[in-house]
Amino acid sequence: MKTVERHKKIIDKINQEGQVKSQSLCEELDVSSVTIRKDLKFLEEKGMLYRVHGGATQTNPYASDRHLSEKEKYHFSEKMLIGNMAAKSITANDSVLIASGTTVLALAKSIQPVGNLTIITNAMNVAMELNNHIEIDVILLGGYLRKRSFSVAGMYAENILKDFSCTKLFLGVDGIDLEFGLTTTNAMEANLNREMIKVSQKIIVLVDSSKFGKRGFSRICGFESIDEIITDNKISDFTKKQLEEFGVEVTIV
Amino acid sequence: MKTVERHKKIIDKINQEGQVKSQSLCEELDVSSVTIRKDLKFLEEKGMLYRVHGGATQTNPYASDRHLSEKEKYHFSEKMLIGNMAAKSITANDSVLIASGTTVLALAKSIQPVGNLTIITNAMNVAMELNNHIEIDVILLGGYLRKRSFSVAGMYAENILKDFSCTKLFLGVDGIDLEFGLTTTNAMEANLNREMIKVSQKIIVLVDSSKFGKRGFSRICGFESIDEIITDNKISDFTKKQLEEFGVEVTIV
DNA sequence: AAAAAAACTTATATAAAATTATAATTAACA
DNA sequence: TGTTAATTATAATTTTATATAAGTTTTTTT
Repeated sequence: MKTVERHKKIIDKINQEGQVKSQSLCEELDVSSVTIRKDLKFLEEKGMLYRVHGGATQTNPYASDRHLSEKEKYHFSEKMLIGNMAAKSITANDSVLIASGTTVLALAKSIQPVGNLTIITNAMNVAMELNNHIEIDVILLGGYLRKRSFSVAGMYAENILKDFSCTKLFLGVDGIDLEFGLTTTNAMEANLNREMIKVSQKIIVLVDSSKFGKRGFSRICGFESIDEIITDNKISDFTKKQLEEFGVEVTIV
Repeated sequence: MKTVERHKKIIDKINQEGQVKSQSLCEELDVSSVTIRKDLKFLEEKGMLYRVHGGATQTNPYASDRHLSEKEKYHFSEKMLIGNMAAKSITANDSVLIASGTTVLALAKSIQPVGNLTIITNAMNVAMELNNHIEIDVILLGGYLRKRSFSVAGMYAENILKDFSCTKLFLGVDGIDLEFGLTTTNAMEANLNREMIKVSQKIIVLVDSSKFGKRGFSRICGFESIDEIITDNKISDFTKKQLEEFGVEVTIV
């Protein structure tokens, strides 16, 4: 029984954290490294994970979605903390809008629904996560699929959005600059994000500190349009003060 | 009656605890290990448990795909064969509509794009598969997410659909009955399927032979609306002839 | 670019578990 | 009651699981 249980634990961990290290598995499961590697090899053959030097990852690091999985790995723990904090702010009977991006995906993974909840999203991977919770009603926006971000954008998504009004919008961005505002890499995405802002009461931006000072290709909005930023503790005091002067609530995890 | 009782006890325990050890079964039921293993082998063949080294588990511990549902595992090889055959019929510059279901998911997994290809689908898991192919333009229909089928249905999906015209529709069904026609378990889904039929030139139904003679809750259409059925070789000669008399091309894999 | 460190692979040994063949026991039934 | 078929146990064999150790490859450091 030991083997199967160990395999289960490995899979659990990789599903939870996105990746595992051989070393830490050895310690946690109290077996030799050879055994762990054999386990990983076996599970890879079953298609349950991908081996990489030093351990294994949940998603194929060399598939065409490479950008996102690498993106996802980057600042992973910060994103999880931010996602967790954001998840806490969701209350019963909220109708929540979740945009696409790696940080909001972390939010989707952290959501533990309390009572009824309706969530609208343009991100397929977010919807996939939410599919696990029977208590959450999910509305998936439609339209052209953007491969890199696993999300849709375009007029079809915007049209559907027009029929809804949401209590909260969780927005992820690619860049956040004190002068230029919030940006993303894609114009269609930026446009959709603006529509999302229009139909939402409270706008909460989830962004890890590495994005500060960066500018993506396409501007979404300025700071006057948003209500709160949740970020990690590597943000500078100066930036925090500036944001607060813009009237934005800053939550640090 | 001893044997049957022992089997019952084993099943009880595995349902209660999720797994059993051969060793402890030997002690608790006071029989030799050979007997327990024979029991487990028998019960595995009946599909009541999965054997693993050291005992048995209730659910397959290595469901190869994280999102591979129990439904999908059923008649897996037939579905893959059907999906493969369907994939071959897709040619360059096709605009393809793919409905939801486990059999069409097998199609999505088999697609090897030749030239440009546009695919519209209401199934998130199909879109997820197609996301791996950079050459395929994917349009994901939007709307209410149906958790069990990983797909959307409803007016938003239907509205988007109205803007398109497709060369082929690949349709999966839950039941196919010579008198009653094609059926699915959900009324919204059936409605969407009818809209899909309207905007498509050639309707190809993918269905494994186990679905013949079954009726789902909601009728999609009769045989006059479809052009081809791809199924496996367990279909009866009688059924095949009947279908051909209805004017449906029958392809057997 | 070389050296060092970390991670990986392979081979071998050992113990636990599974299988197989055969024998013993039990149940069924004419 | 005696014969047959089914069930279970015993013992020998094979397979599986894991650790150790030696040798490779990859990554990091210098």
